[in-house]
Amino acid sequence: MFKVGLATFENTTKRINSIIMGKDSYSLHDKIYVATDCIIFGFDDGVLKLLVFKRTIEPHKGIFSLIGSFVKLNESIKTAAERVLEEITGLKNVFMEELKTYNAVDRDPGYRCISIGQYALIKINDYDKDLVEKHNAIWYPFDELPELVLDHSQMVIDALTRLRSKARYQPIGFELLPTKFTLPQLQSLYEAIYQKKMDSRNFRKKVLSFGVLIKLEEKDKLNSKKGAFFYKFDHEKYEELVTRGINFEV
Amino acid sequence: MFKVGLATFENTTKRINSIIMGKDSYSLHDKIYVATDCIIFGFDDGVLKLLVFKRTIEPHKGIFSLIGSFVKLNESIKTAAERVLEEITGLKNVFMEELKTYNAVDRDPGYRCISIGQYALIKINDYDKDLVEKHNAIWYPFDELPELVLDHSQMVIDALTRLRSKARYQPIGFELLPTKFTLPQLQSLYEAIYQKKMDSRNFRKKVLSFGVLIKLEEKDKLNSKKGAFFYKFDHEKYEELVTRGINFEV
DNA sequence: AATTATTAACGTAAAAATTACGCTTATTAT
DNA sequence: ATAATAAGCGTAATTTTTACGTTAATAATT
Repeated sequence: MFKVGLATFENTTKRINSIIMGKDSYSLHDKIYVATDCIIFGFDDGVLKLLVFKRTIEPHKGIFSLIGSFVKLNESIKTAAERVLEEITGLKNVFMEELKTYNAVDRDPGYRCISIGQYALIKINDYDKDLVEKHNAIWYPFDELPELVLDHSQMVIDALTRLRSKARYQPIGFELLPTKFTLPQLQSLYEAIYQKKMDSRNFRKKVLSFGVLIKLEEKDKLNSKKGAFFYKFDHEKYEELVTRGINFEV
Repeated sequence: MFKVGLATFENTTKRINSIIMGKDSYSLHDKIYVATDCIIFGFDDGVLKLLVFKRTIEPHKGIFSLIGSFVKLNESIKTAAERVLEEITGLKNVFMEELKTYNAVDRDPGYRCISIGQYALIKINDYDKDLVEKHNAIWYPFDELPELVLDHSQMVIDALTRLRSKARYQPIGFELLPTKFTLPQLQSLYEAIYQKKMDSRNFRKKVLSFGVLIKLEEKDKLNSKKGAFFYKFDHEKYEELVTRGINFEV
């Protein structure tokens, strides 16, 4: 791989900085800060929720905000997001995907800062409740969300749009459910995501036709008299079908 | 909107920098540079092409690369991309959309730099040929692309994947064609994007069923004996249908 | 001047997928 | 015992997609 010597590096850096600032000298504040913010989805008993937290320090003290962090020099953006996510929920290995960058010149007053939004889907019963509480984080139902700081409300809107289009052709819904779930639960998740009622008979037919669900012996007796069979997601089968190019449109 | 005073700003900056670097003092090179690279698509007589250029300065002199730039402090990422795009093709108001960020810690040797990939679709006969030539830029057919610098080859792969999934449900194909185009031309574009032959009768039926094409009097006599009618895209009708929530899956 | 080759354009039947809706079943509460 | 409730299975009607036959317009060829 190409490697620049120190002298060349000095020159290159100067040239880059002159491009960025339109001049050769620059002050310490002449830089673009890089941050990431996490849009964390959870699904709780038929309701789609979002994890937000109340800021305890300036700027924007007391206002609700997404969970985020500046990106360190020696970590990737995803690593930064995983770091804060673990810090606040205790969770590792969570489904997370880049949404888009938020980079309007004046999005953050005071200094130039871009943020890369990342949305995460978590199984809402797995997180560490003490940690969440300690960080002033709260699960809010989607339709009761408070106003968020800066452009964070827009991030949430964009993330929901993405979740909707993504859930259409990839079974990422399972990331939001417990490992064992029932078909009525799965349907209520899709109904929450798309904000519309679906026909249970057609939903069941469609979902089972993909062949990525394994029916378990056990039944969930908490939510109905008859009880609904638990299913689990067949990750192997899913990977196999994806490589074969199957369409999972729900 | 919240506004920090100067003193607070100093403190905030210090705190941010200590997060980023894990220390309070930092050298001039302790920053993440923000760049953008453009994946520029064109469609030329049945062949999907990409605009790349041969670097004339270090680093990576002589190697092919996408067209890109560092993002200036007072411009958005999109503005930066539009700036280089105009510089090299002379074109303004081009269809361009964020792809994703490329941010591996070691993606660029020498300094930490993230790049936001943006893909652009241009009508290949509109660009300024002298400008392109002056910048050592060349249109390459997709299947003859040379190896590109850094992670630029990956950007191209990702952009093509995005173009494919996007063209499925949004008529962005029109961005790659001249204002007046024939149905066989449109079909050959889709065949180039998806790398597969389609049935002309079904393609025609499907595309016309959306009701966003206006048939013109004029015929294109260059490509066939019979000649094919020109069509143009009905932007108004399209917007109307989008707001009504119509699905444009091709 | 008639014939051939080429590709645009139109149409229709078969197959597949989606939608709408009826009915039975298991279980708890009354 | 019976009623109430939601799960689970099935089937007909409708819509969409796919496959493919045919005609039409024109330039090149004989």
